[in-house]
Amino acid sequence: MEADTPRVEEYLESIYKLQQDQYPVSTSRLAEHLKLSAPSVSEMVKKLANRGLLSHTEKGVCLTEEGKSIAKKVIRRHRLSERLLTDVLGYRWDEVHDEACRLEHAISSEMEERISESLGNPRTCPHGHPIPDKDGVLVKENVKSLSELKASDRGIIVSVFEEDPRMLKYMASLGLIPDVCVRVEEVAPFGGPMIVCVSGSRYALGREVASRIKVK
Amino acid sequence: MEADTPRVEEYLESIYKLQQDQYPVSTSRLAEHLKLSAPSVSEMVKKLANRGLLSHTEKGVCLTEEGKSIAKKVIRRHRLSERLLTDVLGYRWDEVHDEACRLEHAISSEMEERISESLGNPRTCPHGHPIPDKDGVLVKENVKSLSELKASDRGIIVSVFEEDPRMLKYMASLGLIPDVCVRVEEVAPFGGPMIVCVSGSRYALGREVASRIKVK
DNA sequence: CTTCCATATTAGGTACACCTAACTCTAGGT
DNA sequence: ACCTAGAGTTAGGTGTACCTAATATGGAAG
Repeated sequence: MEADTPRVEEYLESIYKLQQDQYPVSTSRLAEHLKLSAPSVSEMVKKLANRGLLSHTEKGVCLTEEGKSIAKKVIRRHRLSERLLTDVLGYRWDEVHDEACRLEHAISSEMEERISESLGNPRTCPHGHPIPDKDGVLVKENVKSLSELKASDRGIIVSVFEEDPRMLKYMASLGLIPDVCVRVEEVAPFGGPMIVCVSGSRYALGREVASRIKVK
Repeated sequence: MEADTPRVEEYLESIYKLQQDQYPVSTSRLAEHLKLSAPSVSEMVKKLANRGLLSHTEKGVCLTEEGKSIAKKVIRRHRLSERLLTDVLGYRWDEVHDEACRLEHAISSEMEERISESLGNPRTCPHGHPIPDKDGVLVKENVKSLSELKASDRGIIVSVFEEDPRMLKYMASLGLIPDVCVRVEEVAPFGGPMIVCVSGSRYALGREVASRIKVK
């Protein structure tokens, strides 16, 4: 079960992430996320099903226990890598995603454990997402989207879901970072922007962006 | 010139290492080092020559300036990874080689610089080999093999050339580590073993092993 | 009930890096 | 001079993961 190719790991990781939003994951969404053509994904999914890593029904793909377990291992390595990059190498949290995407496939179980220990077994990545423990146990995030809040609601930002580096940089520049308080000042109707207040400053935020920010 | 595939990087790195011993590197030695068949290497060498990374004559292959430059970058990343593993994550120096072999292909220029800075720009890897600087300048090692010493000669171990983890572990267990003093007590004739003294203890060393240890 | 659109798959093909088996070439030994 | 060993290449073939173009399928809207 140990030691898979980067490609296999990438597929499983993407499926795991996507299935949070949409349970059986459609192959088209998967293709979009992986930036591959639909037939390529269709074919690969068949292979992964043969290896017992996922099941494929008409509604979409679902990871098996083994598939989930590998996916969580990769996510653990990704998030630990991010912590290493910020805590040891001085990266900012909006700079670490791409680097971690490569590192997650190059790290052994041994190194994974050593990173975790060296950093005091951190429970979250720099974006606030929980790090699965070494047995694959992953604390569920009990949070909602910033976009679900109404005017005058307050929240503490817990995590930021985003992979596009420019978007992350933008969020960071607004101070939309984990552990910070936000207050919603105004919510424009018809999906219009919301005005939020972060540490004294006001910002207009598109709902798309706000839905990517999780609060508690 | 930046951003090559792991395979290309592995070929260039192997050629760079081998050319220290044997100048134009024969494709058979390269195949042996990479653990690939001779025809596979022959074919790949042709492709690398087309990309201008090496030249291929009857005598063997020679890296071009560009090929050398990439090879040194990979070696820099390998050795910096090794230092990160020992200095930050607490690995022993005989445990880091394989891990670094994977990391060296996953590290960006940015991360390379950050590792170097965070560790105070180390000049050598944990095995004592010099780390090329960021412009690819590599200090030449002015050393000789332990096996060249005669009875009653002394030396300071500077570096250990070896990739086999069992051999590295064996050397480490004898205390044959960089910065340690050795004294040759006796040299058996006809390529027989040599008896060396390391911090008070005596060990019999095969000449093969001794030739892998560099002293000053 | 049929048309149409989105989603998904099949068919057929490419690039890449590897393999074994067979051939060539060159240098040494007798 | 010839035969042979070693090194290296050519020929032919495999597996993997990708692609585009064409085809099938399954709901919602007319």
